[in-house]
Amino acid sequence: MTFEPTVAPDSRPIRVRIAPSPTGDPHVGTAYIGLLNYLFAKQRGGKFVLRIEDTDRTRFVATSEHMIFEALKWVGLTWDEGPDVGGPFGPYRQSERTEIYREHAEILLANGTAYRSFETAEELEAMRQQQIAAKTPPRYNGAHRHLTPAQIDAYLAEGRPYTIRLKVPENTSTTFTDELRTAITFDHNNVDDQVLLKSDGYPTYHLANVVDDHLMQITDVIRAEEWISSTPKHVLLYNAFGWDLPRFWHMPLLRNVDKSKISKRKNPVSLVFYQQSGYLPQAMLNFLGLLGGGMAQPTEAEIVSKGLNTKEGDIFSLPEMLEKFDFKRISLGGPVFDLVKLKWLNGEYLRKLTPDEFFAALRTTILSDDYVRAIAPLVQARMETLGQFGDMTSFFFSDNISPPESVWLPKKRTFEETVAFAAEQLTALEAATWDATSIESALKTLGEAKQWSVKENFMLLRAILTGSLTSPPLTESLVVFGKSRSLDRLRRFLETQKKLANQRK
RNA sequence: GUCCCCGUCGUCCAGUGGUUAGGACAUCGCCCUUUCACGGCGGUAACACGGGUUCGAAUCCCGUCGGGGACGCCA
Repeated sequence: MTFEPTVAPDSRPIRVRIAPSPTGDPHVGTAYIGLLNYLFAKQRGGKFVLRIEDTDRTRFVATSEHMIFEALKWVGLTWDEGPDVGGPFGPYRQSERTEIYREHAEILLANGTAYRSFETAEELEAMRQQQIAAKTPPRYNGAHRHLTPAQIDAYLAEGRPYTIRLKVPENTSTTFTDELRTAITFDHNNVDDQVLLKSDGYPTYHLANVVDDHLMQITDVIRAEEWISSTPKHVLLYNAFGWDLPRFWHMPLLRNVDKSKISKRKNPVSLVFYQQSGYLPQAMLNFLGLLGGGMAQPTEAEIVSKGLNTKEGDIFSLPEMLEKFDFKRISLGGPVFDLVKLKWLNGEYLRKLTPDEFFAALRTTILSDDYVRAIAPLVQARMETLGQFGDMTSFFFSDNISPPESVWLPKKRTFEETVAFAAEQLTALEAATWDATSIESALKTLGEAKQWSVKENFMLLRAILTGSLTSPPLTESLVVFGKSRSLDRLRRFLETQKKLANQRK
C-alpha cells in the first residue's frame, strides 16, 4: 500500500513562507531561501509570509529575531505577513501558537496516528549510542508504540513526562513529488517515529511546520534540500490530519569551498558580517540569485542590442530577477558560496556608484559616525596627534589580518597548544554575550581552566584580532568590531594555521 | 552503517541527440599606465568512469565511482 494524498488544487492563491529559527545571527541561507520564496510569490501575485520558528527554547537567542528582520530588509526583501506586520493567519511566532499544536497532537492521539512515548532523553541517547556503535542506523525502536492503555494510565498517573510520536505505518512506503526532481519514495522502515510534541509542551519542527503551513494556507513549500529526508514524515502528517498537500520544492544547499554544507567554521555565514564588512545589499542579493541558476543568460541579440559586456549576464537587480528568474531552470548541484566571486560582484556595484553615492556608502557603513564614535574613546588617551588615529585603529577597517607566527605565538608555548587554545577561545567567545565584561570573564574562566596566564591569553587574542601586540583595550575593541566579524577573524586564523600545519607534515 | 539527493573548466552558470562544448569569476600572458587597481585583448582549463540505446550522445537508460544531506525531545 502506498499513500498518494491529494495535492492542493492549483486554483488557490499562491502563498509561500520562510521560517527562520531565532538561534543566532541571520544566516545567508535564510536570505537565499527567502529570495527564492519572495521571487516565487511575487511572480505569481502571491503572498510571502515570514514565520518565526522559535520552538527550541534551549537554543533561543532573544536578539536574534530582530536581527533576522533587519538583515532581510537590508538585502531588500519584504514580507506580506509576519510577526512584525501581522496578517490574517497569525500569530506568526510559533511560541505563541503552542495551544494550537497541543490540540492538533490530541487529534492524532485520538485517531491513532500518534502515541505517547515515556522514555527520557538520556535513555534515548544511550540507545542511539549503542546503535551507532553497532553500526546500525540510529532509530527509535518503537518500544512505547504498543503500551497498553493500563500502562499509559499508570505512567500518566505517576506524572511521568512524555513526548508524542508519529506512528509511522509499518510495511509501506511514502512517495511524494518534488517539483524539481522526480517522485521520491521512502520505505517506512527508514522513517523514524518522529517526536511531534516535546515533553516541555513545545512542538518539534515537523508538527509545527505542517500545522502552520496548513492553517496559513501555504501552497508551495520552498525550502533547502536538507529537508528531503524528513518530507515523508510531513506527508504522513498531512495524511493523518486529512489535509491536502502543498507542493514541495527543495532547493540545493549552499556549500563551503570543500563542498560540505555551508557552515560558519569554514565560511562567514552571518548576514551581519557581510553588512559590517561593507558588502552592498544589492551585490549580495545578486550573488544569491546567481547561485543555483534560475536566471536565463541574456541572448546574443540582447547582448548586442543593449550593448552589454559579456560579464553583465551575471549582473542583475531584484526587478530583473522578478522578470526573468525561472524555478524550472534551477540546477540541483549544491553551489559553492564563492567569496571570490561575491567580492568581484561587490566591486562591480561599488564602481557603478557615483562619487557621492560611494561616499555615502562609506559613511553609512565602515565610516559611519556610530562606528567612529565607538572607536574614538578607545584611542583618545593613547594619541598625541589626531593623525595617529589610522595607525592605532587600522584593524577596525581592514579585511585581512594575518599576523606572523613571531607575533602571535607566546614565547613559552608550542604551535600546537597555542592553536588549540585559540580554538578554545573561539568556543568560549561564541557562547559569550557580546559586552566587555562577559567577554572578559569568559576568557579568564577559560584561561584559568587551561593554565594560561591572563597576559598570554589576551595577547594571543589581541594578535589574532588586531595583527599586533599593541592595540586599544582588547575586550572593548572586540565589542566595537562586532561579534560576527571578531569570531570570523578568529575562525579564519584557525583555518589558516590548520592549513599551514598540514603543509608542514 | 542505512536511506535519500546530486555529478559540464578550480568555482558559478549555458548546453535538453548532430556545437571547433559557450559565458562569468579565478588564474596566466600582453596592452594601457609613475605604482596599484580599473579597463582592453588573448591563453590554459571541464562533459567522473564503464556498459548499453541510436546513423550519431555532455544530452536517454543501467551500473560503478565520487560528492553531499538526513538519520535529535535542533531547525
